[in-house]
Amino acid sequence: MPELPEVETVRRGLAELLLGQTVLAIDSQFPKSFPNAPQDVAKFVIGSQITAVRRRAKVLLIDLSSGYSLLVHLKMTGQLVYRPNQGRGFAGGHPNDSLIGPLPDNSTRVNLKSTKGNLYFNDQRRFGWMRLLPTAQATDLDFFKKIGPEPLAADFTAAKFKARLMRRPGTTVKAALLDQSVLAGVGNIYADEALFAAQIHPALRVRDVPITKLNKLFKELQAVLNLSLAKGGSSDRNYVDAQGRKGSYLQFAKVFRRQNQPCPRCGQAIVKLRVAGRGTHICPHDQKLPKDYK
DNA sequence: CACTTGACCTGTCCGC
DNA sequence: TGCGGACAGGTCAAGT
Repeated sequence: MPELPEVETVRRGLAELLLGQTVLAIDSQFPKSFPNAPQDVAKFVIGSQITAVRRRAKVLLIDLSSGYSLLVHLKMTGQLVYRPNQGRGFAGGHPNDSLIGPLPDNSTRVNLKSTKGNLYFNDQRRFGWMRLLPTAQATDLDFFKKIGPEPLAADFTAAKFKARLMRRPGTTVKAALLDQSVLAGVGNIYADEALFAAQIHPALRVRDVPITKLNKLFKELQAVLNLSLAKGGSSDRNYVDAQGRKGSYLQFAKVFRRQNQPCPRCGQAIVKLRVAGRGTHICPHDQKLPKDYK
């Protein structure tokens, strides 16, 4: 599931691969994946140069010299994979790490042809989307208006983190971490990992988490996000980077998808439960709720 | 209003 | 082997 580290990894790859290229064609047969594809495309996409690749929350923005941007949300199974012309099939020399074969395949929703290759937007479950918007209006999307701060921004402090979480005092700390209006970019994997590292039970309400624990959670959240960035993200099932390579963070995950395995801290078996409607992984010894907690 | 749950999709896995 | 159903989770709409 693309969360902040995965989307940022894709962004870095695309920036390296696409910047300065000219778009030759863009094609999509999937109105749901690319709702406003039809007529604007020729005018504002074809013939324009790719001038920047940005990220806000879990959304990628591909800026074009026409003054328009392509926005992409990968949701759960989206991929943005670039293939150079006449390579040996895989860019970057890591064919053994690639999750995916020849493209386009049956999950390809949009194909953007550029001077030196093709960018494929694949999305098995079709939850993701691509949109064309004027660059100046891109961040006016309702989606962006309510999104919280970037957790790895230089000016994002422990004090701000606590203040953001405290916007939702009565909800569970896990639900607050997942709430994109509280904080941008955190999804199920890093919420579980950060809560484990800070030794906080995910079903504890925000107002019941001690301040010292919130401070620790801030540090640990940044730590797991940074570690994942260093490992190229988490490839649970579908996720690959801009060159089709898997990320290796899950090898380093302590609890996510590790139910029945020993806790690396205390040895007790990791348990999977349901919190905030999501599969949730904890160490039952290190992450406890008070007795009779409701 | 604050918060939780269900819908959107489709591939995969599990049990019969 | 085949089949039905549960499951995966980011976000928004609908429900409590």
